[in-house]
Amino acid sequence: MLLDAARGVIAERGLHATTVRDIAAAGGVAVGTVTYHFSGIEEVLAGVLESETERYSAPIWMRAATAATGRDGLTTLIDGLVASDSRTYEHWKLWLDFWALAAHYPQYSSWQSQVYRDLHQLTASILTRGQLDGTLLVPDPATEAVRFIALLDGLVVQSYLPESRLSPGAARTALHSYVQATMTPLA
Amino acid sequence: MLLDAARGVIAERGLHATTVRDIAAAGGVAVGTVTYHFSGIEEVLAGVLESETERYSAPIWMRAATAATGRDGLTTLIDGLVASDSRTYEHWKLWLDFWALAAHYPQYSSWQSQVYRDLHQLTASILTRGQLDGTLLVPDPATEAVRFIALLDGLVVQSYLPESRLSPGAARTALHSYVQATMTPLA
Amino acid sequence: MLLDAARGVIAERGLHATTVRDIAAAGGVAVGTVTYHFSGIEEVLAGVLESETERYSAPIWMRAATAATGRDGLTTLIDGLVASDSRTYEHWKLWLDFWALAAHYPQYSSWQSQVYRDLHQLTASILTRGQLDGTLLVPDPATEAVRFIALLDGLVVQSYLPESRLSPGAARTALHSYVQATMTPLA
Amino acid sequence: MLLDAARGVIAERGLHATTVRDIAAAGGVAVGTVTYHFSGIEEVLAGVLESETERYSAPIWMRAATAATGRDGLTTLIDGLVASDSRTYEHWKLWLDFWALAAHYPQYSSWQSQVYRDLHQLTASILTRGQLDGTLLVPDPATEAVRFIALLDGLVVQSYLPESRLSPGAARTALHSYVQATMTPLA
DNA sequence: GATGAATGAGACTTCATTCAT
DNA sequence: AATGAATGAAGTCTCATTCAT
Repeated sequence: MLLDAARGVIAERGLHATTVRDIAAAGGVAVGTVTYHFSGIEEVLAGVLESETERYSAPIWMRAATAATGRDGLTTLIDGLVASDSRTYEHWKLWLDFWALAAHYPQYSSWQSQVYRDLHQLTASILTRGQLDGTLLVPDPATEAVRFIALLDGLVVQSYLPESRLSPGAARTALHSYVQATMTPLA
Repeated sequence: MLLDAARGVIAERGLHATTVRDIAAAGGVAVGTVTYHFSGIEEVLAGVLESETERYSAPIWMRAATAATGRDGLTTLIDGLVASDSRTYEHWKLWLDFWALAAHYPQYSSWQSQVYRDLHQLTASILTRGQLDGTLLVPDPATEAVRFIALLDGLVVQSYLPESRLSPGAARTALHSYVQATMTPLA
Repeated sequence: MLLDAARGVIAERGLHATTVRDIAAAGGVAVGTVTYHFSGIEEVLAGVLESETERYSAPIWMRAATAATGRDGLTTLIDGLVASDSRTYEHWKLWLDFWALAAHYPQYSSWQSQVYRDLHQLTASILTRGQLDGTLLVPDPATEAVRFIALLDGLVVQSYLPESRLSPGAARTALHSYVQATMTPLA
Repeated sequence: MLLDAARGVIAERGLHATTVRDIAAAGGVAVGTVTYHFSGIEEVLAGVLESETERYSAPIWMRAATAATGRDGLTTLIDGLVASDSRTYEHWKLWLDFWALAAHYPQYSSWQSQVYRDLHQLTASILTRGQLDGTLLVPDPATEAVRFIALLDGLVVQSYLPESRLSPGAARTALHSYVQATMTPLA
């Protein structure tokens, strides 16, 4: 699939350094083929983002939402989104480019707003489950959801870089210990 | 100064959409003047980042470090770094581009690592002061510093966008309430 | 063909004064078309030189090598390489630029070395034929080949200039008389 | 002297790759100083050529013209003009650039014509001396002068290149043996 | 549907030259 | 006399897009 090829190229060298030629080469097709299927490079990016959400993020959120307990859901989220494998590196490098883009172009920032609204809701519902099933102590799930997602994003920024001082593993530990320290119900 | 002009242009339209011509026009000089003073567009960006750190971030950190109490320091940091004025919007838009760049190019990521090492140390020392002067309750300042900076960055990602659902003001509130909820000493 | 157009332009105004724009204009194509087919202006020059060797020089050497006698071969060489037509002017103006280039850049000088090794061998074999068929008196063909080629090149330097004092016709005469004076077998 | 610096730079990297900045740097002066003393880069080149003729070539020709015999004069010429030292390499690299320039621009070719007219006369007078003092056998000095200079130039073309197959020493030998073979008086 | 040669706008960069100091 | 910051013209090259095959 061309979108897979495009995702790999963009993750590797960055959005602003990716050309139609690169994508065509990565997909093993001619230059004209790319512009035949996509109206422009903008559409390629939109397709990549959509595909990425659907194929990378959605399954993880699905697993988290259907975990046995709220606490298990959080664990699934942390271990899934902050994994150490190369696919996750690709995901976050792509996402960082997307953040930068959203800071400058309204069409991307409005989509980002929608994405984060969904993420906050999903997170809040997991936290609420934990509160209900007794595995988490979360008085205000909505506020905590924003806080948790922000913490995760903020750790990601420092973890998925070349030669980072903070590894994804350390980021996971930081998240788990945050959950342990602030959301553990009294015995 | 050319760097100021460059900063404004990059913040406005994004790094990948900024050309030497744009910078020259913003600075009111000829195109050749830009490349006379800077070896290339890479050097312009490096200069902008350095100047930004020195002229925007450093004063805020200085004020925070010299605040009356640790708690005041944190407040200064939050209100300074997550302000609602346009200068702060410029700052964070620039920074988001820099994050994206660092994800793909080692020379930027290594600089980012240094920057964050410094930020963590500064934050930890503020937290330690708070612990000592009794205005904060922070058993493990080093861990909390990483957590606090990550939370701040993660909120920033969602706040400084066009038409964001989460305003900088809301982000400040979230940070203050986080400090209140997790670091307030028992009376 | 673009190479033909390039050759004409370079011969007319000199290599260092020839731009991609000039070549494109001469070939009746867009500037981008030139850089689409050639990786850079260096490759254009390499192509021109190769094409020139193949299409201008090679046929003359072929005729000389297959002439009836060794003496006829030399005559063919002289009349062919030191002709008075405009195509030959183009050839030598191009070649002078190439000499100058070879003096400064190893990649061209090594090619020039190969070219001259071939020319020396071809000339020596023609001289040897003349010695064998009795039309030439050449005790040491290898030495005489270097001498003959040098004499030809040295005359060329002065002949193919604007308003030269020594015309190509005079250069031909000088070469024929040199052959007559130094290589004619005793009756 | 700026002209010396310019000569060195042009010889090293070629005329078409030499900039005013290079010359200024080589001379240890500011860019403006070069254009202050010379109206343009054309004038620099003219100055270099004039200086080169006066300071490098003229002394050799002077020595040759005042040698004990005509034969000694020729020897002096060969050993002087086809020397193996780096100064001679510089001279010929400069000269090759000049040849190429003369092929395209009348103002240089007319000067070249004058130079060669002088060289032919000087050579012819040396040959005539040899004929008169019995050290050379030259029935037609004018014709032989053109021939000799051409042979020298033709050998030079192949000798003063990076990694040439024909060293300056071999070129000298070729010239000496040519003189020996064709101009030695019968005992 | 797929191709890739051709395009032309525009990017970065170089550079000789000017001129106020 | 000497400087070097500033200029703008011109160079090479990149690249998304078009279109005939």
